[in-house]
Amino acid sequence: MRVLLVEDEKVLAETVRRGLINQGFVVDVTHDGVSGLWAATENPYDVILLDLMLPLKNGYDVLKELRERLVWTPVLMLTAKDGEYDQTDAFDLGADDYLTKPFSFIVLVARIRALIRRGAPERPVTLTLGTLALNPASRSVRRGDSRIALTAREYGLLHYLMRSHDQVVSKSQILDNVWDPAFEGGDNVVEVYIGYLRRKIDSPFGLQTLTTVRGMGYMLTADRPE
Amino acid sequence: MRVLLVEDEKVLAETVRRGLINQGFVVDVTHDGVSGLWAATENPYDVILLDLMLPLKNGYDVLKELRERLVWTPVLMLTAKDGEYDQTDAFDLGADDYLTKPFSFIVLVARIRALIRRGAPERPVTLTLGTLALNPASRSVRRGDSRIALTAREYGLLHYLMRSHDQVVSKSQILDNVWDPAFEGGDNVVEVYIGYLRRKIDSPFGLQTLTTVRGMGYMLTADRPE
DNA sequence: ACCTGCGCTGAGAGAAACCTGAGAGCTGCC
DNA sequence: GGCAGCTCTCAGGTTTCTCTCAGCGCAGGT
Repeated sequence: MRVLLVEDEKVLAETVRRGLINQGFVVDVTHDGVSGLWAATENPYDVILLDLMLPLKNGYDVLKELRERLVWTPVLMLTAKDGEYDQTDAFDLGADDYLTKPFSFIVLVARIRALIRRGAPERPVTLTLGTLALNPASRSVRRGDSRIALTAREYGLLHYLMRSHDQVVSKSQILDNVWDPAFEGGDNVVEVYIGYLRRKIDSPFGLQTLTTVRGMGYMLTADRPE
Repeated sequence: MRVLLVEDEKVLAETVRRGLINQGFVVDVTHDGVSGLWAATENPYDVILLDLMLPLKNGYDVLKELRERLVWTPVLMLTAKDGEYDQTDAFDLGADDYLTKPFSFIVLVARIRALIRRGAPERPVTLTLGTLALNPASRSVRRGDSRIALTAREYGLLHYLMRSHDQVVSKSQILDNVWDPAFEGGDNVVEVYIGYLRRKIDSPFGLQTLTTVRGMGYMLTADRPE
């Protein structure tokens, strides 16, 4: 169980860190918002403990940017009682829980365990491939920061291609998986829809992630090495 | 300070009740899950003390249904140490604290006070999405400062959509959740009511937060789409 | 260099999905 | 009983999507 603690009060941070290690957690600590955000983006933590008042970038903004980057690690906010932000704000931003300082260590551990237990599965699972992101819950697709509107069929096709990314899929595979099994038409439909998709996810961005493998099928790849 | 105690062991319940009254609390007691749930839904308590093992409906389910009904009164779970459920489960369901039987009365009171201090106001009592706010308690809806009058069906639909905001919900999902399970009509009703809602929550404000996702369903989003 | 066949694309017919106005049946209230 | 408000059905109209077709371009083979 890996935990990230972002807390600028050194003494408190050290106390919590030792306590958590005693409880069997692996703990990383950063002392300001910017390095906290960086750490949270780069590593797969199970929970992030995020102080609200932080140097360089406050917890409020860290959480916001984290979610914008589609990082859905559960976040437990640590708030000072007299803080200028209230907890409702934290919930709005996607914090999963909060604790008011001073807090009891027992309670902290219990909350962390609760978050870990219910953590990941509740989160929207987004498929990403390079800068392309597909969110099945909201049925939304984005390339970087721009939203892309797709029709039902285009969406189905992209969804399938993303699940099979970096593999060549044949037109008949596509027909089997995206079209109705009873579909009787020729496989030109696939070509047509591949064309539609390219005009939406590649051409506007000057990319070529959806390539033809002549005689074999198509392949979707990332636009930049991950 | 008003407290609801849901506990079936009559002797323990009576002891706790007297003790709390001595401490200046107003105490209601119920002895089973169903009446506990009813009382908790109907009255504005500051804290609910909820036993886990209860006749008719266990504490686990009571808490779950309470949260589903968007009642956010802080709940302190009373668990028997040998119970089949552990404390983490209680946290998962939205319990705010727990106490293992047998507990010291002093500790109980301290925990109750702690819950009351950080309690209710921190909880979202209204559902909000952008400038749209729905208050389940008063069954009222407003867009910004203007009140919006909705019929029962419209309210039910909006309530469901707000709980599933930013997700595409299909017409059949809507029928299952908003209409009577025995409803037999076609799903055109949904289209009609979506239309009614739009005329009340979107059109007058020049917004389009309730969008059609052709072939999939509908999605309610905040009024500031990214 | 020339064929041949695969893949791409614009245009458009047809169908599906959706929206909306009108109104019938109900219920509750005066 | 009569009215008002709500719920739901229906049918016609509108929008949008899906798929077909035909012609063109290009890759790969000879």
